[in-house]
Order: sequence, then C-alpha cells, then structure tokens
Amino acid sequence: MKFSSSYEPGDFESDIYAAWEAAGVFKPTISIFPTDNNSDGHDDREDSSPCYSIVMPPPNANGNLHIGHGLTIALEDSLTRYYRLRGKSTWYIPGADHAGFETWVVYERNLEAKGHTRFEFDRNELYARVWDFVAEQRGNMELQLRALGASCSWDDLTFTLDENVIDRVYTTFEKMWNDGMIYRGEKLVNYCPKHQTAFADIEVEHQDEKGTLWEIEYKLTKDASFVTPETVSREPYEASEESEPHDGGRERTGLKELQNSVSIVVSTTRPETLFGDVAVAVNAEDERYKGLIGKTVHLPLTDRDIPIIADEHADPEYGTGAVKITPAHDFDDFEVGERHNLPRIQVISEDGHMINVPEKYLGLTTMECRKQVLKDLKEQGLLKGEKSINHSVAHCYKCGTVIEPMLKEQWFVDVEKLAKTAIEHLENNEIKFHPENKQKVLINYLKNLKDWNISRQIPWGIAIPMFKKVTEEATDEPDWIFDRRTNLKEIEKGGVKYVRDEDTFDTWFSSGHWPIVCTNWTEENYNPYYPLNVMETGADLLFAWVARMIMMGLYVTGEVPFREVYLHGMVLDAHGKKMSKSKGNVINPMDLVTKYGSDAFRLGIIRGRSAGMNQAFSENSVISGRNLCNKLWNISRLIQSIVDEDEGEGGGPEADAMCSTDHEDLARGGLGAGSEGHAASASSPEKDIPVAYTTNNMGEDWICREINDCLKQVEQSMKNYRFSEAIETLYQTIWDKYADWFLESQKIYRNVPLLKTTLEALLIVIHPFAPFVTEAIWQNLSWTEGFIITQKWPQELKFDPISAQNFESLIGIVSEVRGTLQALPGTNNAKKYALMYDNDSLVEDNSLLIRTLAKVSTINPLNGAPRGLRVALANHELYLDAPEKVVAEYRDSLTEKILAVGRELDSLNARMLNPNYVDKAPAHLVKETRDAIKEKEGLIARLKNQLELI
RNA sequence: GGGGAUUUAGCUCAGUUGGCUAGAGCGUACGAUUCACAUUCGUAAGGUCACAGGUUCAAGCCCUGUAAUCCCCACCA
Repeated sequence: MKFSSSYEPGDFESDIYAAWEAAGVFKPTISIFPTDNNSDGHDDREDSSPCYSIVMPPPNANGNLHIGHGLTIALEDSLTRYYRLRGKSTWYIPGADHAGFETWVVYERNLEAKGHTRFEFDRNELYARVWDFVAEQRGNMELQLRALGASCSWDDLTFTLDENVIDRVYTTFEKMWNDGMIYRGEKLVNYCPKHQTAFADIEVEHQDEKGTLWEIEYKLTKDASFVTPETVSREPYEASEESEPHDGGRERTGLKELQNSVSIVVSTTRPETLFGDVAVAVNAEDERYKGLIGKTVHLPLTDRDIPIIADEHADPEYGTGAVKITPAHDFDDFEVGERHNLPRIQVISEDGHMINVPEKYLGLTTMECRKQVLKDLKEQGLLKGEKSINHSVAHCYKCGTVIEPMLKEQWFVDVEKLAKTAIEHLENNEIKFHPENKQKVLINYLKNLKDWNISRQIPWGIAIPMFKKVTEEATDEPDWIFDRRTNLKEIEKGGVKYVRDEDTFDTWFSSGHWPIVCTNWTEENYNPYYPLNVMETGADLLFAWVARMIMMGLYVTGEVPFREVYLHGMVLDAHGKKMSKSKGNVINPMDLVTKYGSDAFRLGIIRGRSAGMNQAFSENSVISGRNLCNKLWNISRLIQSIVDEDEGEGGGPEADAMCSTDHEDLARGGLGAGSEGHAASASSPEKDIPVAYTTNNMGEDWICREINDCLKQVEQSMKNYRFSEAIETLYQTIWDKYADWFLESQKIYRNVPLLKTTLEALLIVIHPFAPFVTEAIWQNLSWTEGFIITQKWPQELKFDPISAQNFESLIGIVSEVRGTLQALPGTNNAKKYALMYDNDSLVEDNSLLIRTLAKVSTINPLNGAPRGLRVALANHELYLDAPEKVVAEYRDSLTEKILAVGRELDSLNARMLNPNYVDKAPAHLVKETRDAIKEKEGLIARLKNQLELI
C-alpha cells in the first residue's frame, strides 16, 4: 500500500470505521455470562477485573449531534480505546433516547402545522404516530456517532423505549409501589399551560424579570370572629345577584357589614389569584398586625370573608408585611395552607382560564382577568399602591410560557429512603468524582431533595402502569392497582373494572435505570460489567440524571451503578459565551469533522479542557489537531521511505539489526556505556520476547527514555481522567522530541528496527485520541499486521541512561548555537560562520550531528588561541568564527546576557546566604543550588572574559 | 439566602502532597527553506500569577479577608 503524499482524512475515515465494524473489534471479548469459572472478581475491580464498561448518555434518537455530544464521544471513546489497548474486555454501550418531551414538542408542532391537535387522538394512537415519526427520522445520529469514531458495540444499542427498559422500569415501580414509596397526591406542580403537562422542578427555568407589586386593601369585617376553614366552601361562587359587579362607590349592604375604619393591605404580583385567597398571613412578631390575628377580612370583589392568620412565611420587611394566601396557585401558600389546614380553591384552569370565580371574570385568561381585577379594585378605591420590582419568574424551558403552579393529582416518589441510602454510599466514597467537589455538591442536593413528581401528561413516553377503579359498587377494592398491561385502556380484575392512568413517566425515572438496562443486569446472574467503571456525562446533569442513577442503582441492585463519575463542562464559543441559536455562535461538530477530520476534532475539543469547567472552544484548536495528524502522517511516510530504502539495499528486514550507518564510530558520546554499549539487547523481563532493536547512539537512547516517560505520563493522566494533559504529553513527545530531534538525528544515523519500534509505540499511544489517522498509517506501513485498535499497549523500551543524558547536553549546545547565530547581526549566519570547538569530546564525537542540527556549514577543532565569539555555555568550549567587527556589534546582547545571568546568580546566592534555607531545606535542593551557583559563576566569568576581548 | 467555581502572557488554558529562572497552543516579531511535512523549521518578545494580609527557609499553590466574573439550588407575596 502506498502512502498518499498528503494527509487527507476524508479519504479514509469512513472506510476505516467500516472495516473495524465489519471485523467486530468493538465487541467486548468476554461475554456477560462466563462459560468458565474464571471470573471471581467481585471485589477490587479497578485493577484486577478483565472488563471495562462505559455507557453512552443516549443522544436524541431523531436529532443531530451537537458540540456537547462531540465532547462526550471524544472523551468516552478515548477511554474505551485506551482500556482496549490496555488489554481489557471493553464494552462501550451505545444508546438512543426517545427524548420524551423534546420529541413531543417537535411532533406536536408538526401536528399543529397540519391543523390538528393532540386532543383529537387517544393516547395509544398518538404513541404509535410518534413512533413512526421517530423511526423515519432515526439514523442520522447514529451515522454521526460513527463519523466521530465511537468504538461502541452497536449490537447492544439500547433505545430508551426498548421492551427490556420498560420491563425494568415497571419492575422497579412495582417494587416501590409495594414498598409504599409511591403515592398519589394532590400537590402543586409546575405546569405549562401551553404544553399542558407538569414538569419536575429541575425542568423549570427561572428568569429575573421586572414585575409589579400591587398593594390591595382588605377591609376588616365588623363581626371579627374567627372563620374556621370549614366555613369556606370549595366552590363559593354560585352565580348570584350578590356577585354581580358593583359600582365603585356603592355601599355593600349584602351579607357583610364592613368595618371601614380598619383594614389590612396585602402585596401581590398576581392580583387575579385573589379569588383563590383563603387567608391573609402576617408575622406573629409584627407589631403592626399583632392585634388583627384571628380576625377576618372581606375579600374584595367577592362575598367571602377570610381569616387573618399568623405564619412565619410573612416577612415583615417585604411589601406591607401582610400576604394573601392562595394555596392552589402558589408553592409557598400551599405550604402555609397545609400548616393551617386551609382549603385550596383552584381558580385557574389547566388551559389558563379563570374558573370558580364570579361570573364577570369566568373564562377570562389570567392576563385579561388581572386587568379587570385591577380596574375594579381601583374603582372601589382598594388599590393602594403599585411598585415595580425585580423577581424571578418560572418559565417552561421549551416554549418560554410562564409556568403556572397548578393543583393536580400526580404520582409521587417518596425519596426519603432513596436519598438517604445514596448519601450513605456517597459519604462512604464508593464513587469517585471528577471533578472531586461534585461529590459534596451532590450530597448537599440529596439532603434537600423533595418528593419527586413522576407524572407527565405527554403521550410519548413510558405509560405509568397504574389503573383506577371505575366500578363504584366495589368499595372494598383499592382505588388504584398496578398492572403491566399498559397497552390496554381498560382492564378487569376480580369483576372490577379499572381504567389506565393516561400519564407517562418522567424521563428521568426510566433514565435512572440506564446502567442497569444497558448492561443487562439481572437479579439472577453475576455481571462483570456492572457496576460501570465510569459514568461520563455533562456536569449539568449531576442532579437530574446522575443522582437518579445512583438512587435507582442502589434501590434495584444494592450496588452503586458506577465506580467513577466524570463530568464535563459546557463547550462555550471562542469568546467564552454560551452557544445559542439566537446568538448565531453555534458550532456544528460535523462541519468540523468534514473540514478537518474526525481526529482533528477529537484532539481539538479535548485539548485544554478540564473536568467540570465551562470552557471556550474554537476552530483553531481543531486546526492544531489537524496539524498534529499531518505531522504523524509525514513522520510515518519518512520512516516508511527509510524502511523501503533499507530493504531495497540490504538483505531484507533481518539485516536491519545491524546498524546501517557509516558513522558508528561517532555515534555514541565519549561517555557512552561500555565498549559496544548496546543497551537494548536484553530481553523483555515479563515474557521472553527479544526486543527488536539495539541502540547505537545517544539520540536513540534518549528517544527511548523520552518515550518511556511519555508512556508513564499518559498512563498516569488517563488514570486520573486528565485527558488534556495526556494529549499535551503526546504533542510534545511526538512533535518536539520525536520529529524535531530524534528523526532529524536519524537522517544521519539510521536505525531501522528502532524507527519501527518507536513509531509503533507512538501510534498506539495516541490511538485513543486520534483513532483514524493512526489506523490509516498502521494499514499503510509495510511491516505492521492486523488493526492498531486491537494492538497491545507498548512495553517499556530499553536504553542506556548515561547516553540518553548526553544527548540532553547536545540539545543544549545546539539550542545555544542556534540562538547565538540568530542574535548576531545579519542573516544566514549559520552559513557564514564556522563553529569551532576546543578540547571537547562530546562535540568532537558528534560534530556531524551538531552540524546537521544547528545547520552550521562547517565545524572544526579550534587550532590555536580562542577567536571569534564564545558561545555562552558553562561546560563546553565552542566558538563561532565571526569577524571582530561582527562580534563587536554583538556587544550589547552580551552585556544583556551577563546581566541576566548575574540576576539569577544573585538570587541563588541570596538563598544560600539564608542559614535557615541551608538548615531546613532538603539536602538535594541545597546541593542543586550550590551546583547551579558554580555553573553560573563559570558562565559569567567566560562571558565577561569575552566582553573584555571585544 | 444556601452551595460551587473562576481570576496566571494579547487570546484560550496548564501548573495535583509548597522547591531551581512560572509553562503550552494560538497570535505577534524576526529569520530559514530543493526533496517527510508551509498543515514546515528556527529564534525571540510578551507575566506585579486579581488585590491585601498571614504561615513557611521557601507561596501561583496553604490560611484569612477583599474585589470582579460565572454556575447551580431555594426564595422573591
């Protein structure tokens, strides 16, 4: 196979993915139910388990992937590929989400566009219709996952409405029902009048808005006796003469006589809910109102009287200190109502119109009613004030409609035990969090968790398996029974008829089972893939999802569902702003994949990102990723060309073991170990596999050392989920070390076996992050076999450490020479001035290498007295053969340099002059400081000497 | 009100038990270049580590406080 001369990811990425998929390399190698009894690994899975499992947070089945998905996949797939290379049986389980509400909104919009409404169809019909709708749309998302390189086990894809998911959800629900954790309650729920469904607290978006706080006067009744809650009827407004509108000034002579001199003024932002008022609350400590507690006031625009009660909810500092209590339409008032056993009067219907109000207001929308109420109050002189305030208002996160707190019968989960158990396991550190602080945040959240409303009035979801009794005579039977037959509208049991609840589950109730259902966990069998090794998802889902998976996992399996949690932050635009359609700054990951390749995208989005942080992202980082891929491509082409040349010349690959260079005598530094010094001729310690190369010069020893360090650092980084750090290490090793120093040196000294070994190692190590280009190269290289995706993680390389360290000195020399040449006046100095050395074996032995790397034209021994410009090195005698005039022009730079070194020396000396430092600091640091001082002193002396010569 | 974070080079970010002269990428400036790569190579400039105290031989890192920015939860009658 021939390498194309340029890196074109678009030419091979999809073919490579198809080849992997066809070869079945994404599947775990160990099945769930082992045939041998070799898996005894219930404990200590982290290190000893042969299995590694991770699940994909399911993207919307009929949507497209956005940038956050891109990040998720890049992270999860990198982990998956890394542990696969480390030899684990790796199971990355893909998923697709029915996305209950999202999909429903899209579908309902379609329906409306065609002139229909949901209310024309029954639930089963709607479910079937949406199913078809999703089936038509489905597939894009999965293609995009493939384009991103997700090495997930496609046969195991779990859809959130799969039968096994529904089954498991029903089993859990039944267990909870039997355990008494499920109850039906009339509570205030967050209700969107447009979508006509309730939401969990967490699905509501609060926005700060300007609003008006109105002050309304409620007059005390003459007969100020306490009115017990029972005297207020639930349906107080039967159309009657009395509730007809009055003229503003007309004396009310009906039921009540008003004590006009005394009144109480309440503050409200929602005057229209006045009709649902059942009390006025004041603070017991509030001197202004103390005497009024227990008296009654007349509720304006009505013929009702309501009590004045004392409750801590009333804040004397806020408004007038008196607050009207409307338990059916306000969360706080609901609680006040419960404390005082007050009735709940619902005055707003589910579609946002007034009910249970005087006829004049009946059927108005809330806004219309508000206007009318204000107008009427004003006419009666009861509107006492109007202030504009800032307050936060709850909105539907999908359509922006103001959320109406609504009194509804719903299913609730009593979360007390669930939360308590979860907290215990979290405090027991059974789950490791990245970033760490999220553990505390989650515990804090669970400690304050309220009961969980799991009913949703959306047809597209898992039906709640509860049926309500309709046969009135069967009084002994329970009102509600559990039954799995949710495909039926009506069932009969023991002669009693029941109808199914129309509601569906909150999506998080089923999603909470994700690790359980994806891994096919069962009560009967040990499953080596549960708990998951890690749960990776967005930090914004900590409460909504992660918390619920933990509670459900513990409830169902008794074990935490995963050992570690990695939370990524939000991907922001290049300026650190949230991406949004309205701002027009949305970046589509697929566009970047098309433009720069999948690997470039993956490298770009992971780089510079740390756990839990919302961080900026720009195309530049993807370009930089593409450049690295290009570098890899060209490194490989170079090595392949050397291999080809070598095999063409010599007697085949076996001859490689003999060094092909003519410069063997020069290759090792004078300080190299042993006469032959072939450090790497030993065999591998673990298995008796002979290593395939010998090192023949210091650059080769050095690169082996650097690659070993790189391996260790990447392993460490991956263990700690420091992806960005791993990539940084790889960039440096591949680019700055391997390409810029080692390969440059190999243009002189060619060690074909070592080139092969090191290239393989680097390709494997970076494969998790750049899977396509590394596989493409692997397939192009003439000597490699199989797929890179299933290779083994590289072994440590053998090398001679002293020789490796000498190469470090050589790098220092070359860098200093380059810098000096640049700083000299004029251009092309490397060609003009010869480099001379005096009595320096390292330079002498490696003069060819130094000449090549520093790009100087000639390098000679200095014959005679020093001349030209002395290169600023403490331990090497090097001169650039520049004429005096040029050296004189360099004078300023030299002075600058002397001053700089002088400053460093001063600070070092100051440190040594501090007796406490010498006494208390670790000995090796003190020694280092001493050595550094010696070196600086030497250097400064030489530079001063040089300056004098000029 | 409760909780969590952030503040380091022009920009985006590293800097994990405190330890040599605080790093990277991008950007900038200057220079190079016939064959692995201009998606390149080399060199350089650029920092009061938000501020004020404290602990320590030693602080970007630990402690206290202040300021600014951001996120989450609750509340806002």
